[in-house]
Amino acid sequence: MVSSAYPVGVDLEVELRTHGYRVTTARRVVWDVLSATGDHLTAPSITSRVHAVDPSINGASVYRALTLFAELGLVRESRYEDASTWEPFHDDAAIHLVCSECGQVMHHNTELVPRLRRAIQVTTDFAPDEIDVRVSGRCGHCPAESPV
Amino acid sequence: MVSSAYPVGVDLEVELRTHGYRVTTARRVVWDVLSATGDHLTAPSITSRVHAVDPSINGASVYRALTLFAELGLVRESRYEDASTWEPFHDDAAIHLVCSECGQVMHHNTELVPRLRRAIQVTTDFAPDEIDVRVSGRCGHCPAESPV
DNA sequence: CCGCCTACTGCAACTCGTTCGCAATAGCGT
DNA sequence: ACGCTATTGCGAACGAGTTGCAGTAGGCGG
Repeated sequence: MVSSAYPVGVDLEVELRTHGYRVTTARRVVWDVLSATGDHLTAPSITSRVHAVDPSINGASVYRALTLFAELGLVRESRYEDASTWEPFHDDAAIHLVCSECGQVMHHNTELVPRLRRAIQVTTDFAPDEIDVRVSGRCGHCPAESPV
Repeated sequence: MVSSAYPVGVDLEVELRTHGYRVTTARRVVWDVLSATGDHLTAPSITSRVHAVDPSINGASVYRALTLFAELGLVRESRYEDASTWEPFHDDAAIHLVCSECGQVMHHNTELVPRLRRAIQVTTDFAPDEIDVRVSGRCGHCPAESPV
């Protein structure tokens, strides 16, 4: 189920070479970091994880790699709270549940998203492309606030 | 229909005084700019519109006003493309249709949002608070791309 | 209507995420 | 192994947003 949402089989080398890009250490490490968590990561946190693996990789290169991956459709950038986050691409039937307590971002698949797409197509003159749903709230692991 | 989505009747002065804040020129101008468009505006563009009215108002004060309005629930901040935008508050049943051609942001009310909320409550252990739906695509006024 | 108190403002310096120009480096086809 | 050039590292620059502080102006009490 999780496996269906992520491009597990994506081979970075093939993807890069197919489009005429070189396979470099920086790109490989950034990709490893991203696919290791499969979660939402801010660019700065990606950079620090990359540095943990190879401190000689410059921050600018991390940004360049992320931008390239986004162009290739390998990752998706989304602007949340106070920084933009990056995650391996998944189709937009998966919505984001953002816990305002612990900050964790979970995915949830729902049939309502494709239904929403159809509803827009039918009832408006807007031609929908990407649908991004973010829900803030409290996840199951975070206790409810006790009433004061 | 549009009028129902916006807090048309909100009186800034009352709102401020009720909460013990002063009514100042800066706050009034920022509020005027916001309610004049009722649309998504980036902080820098709000600042420049404010300057068009009164150049003596400092950028920092615009930010402070926006932050205050957000605390009072008068405006909503959302992080889109490459900057955060501000708009008069409306309930989240209204979703955002963002045209990737002309950049215009439209609102659309759909019953599917409350339904999505219920679906999350029932099928997950996540307690939803705010739901933010953004749909990118092409609006009715922008021509379809001609096939090459 | 006046004057005081202090909540705001303007300013300028600062932080921090992100980008850019350029010379050095390292993929990779031959 | 060689050479071409896409990429990198570096450092400087940029722009959004924030902050500390001294001066200004709301608004309340007289």
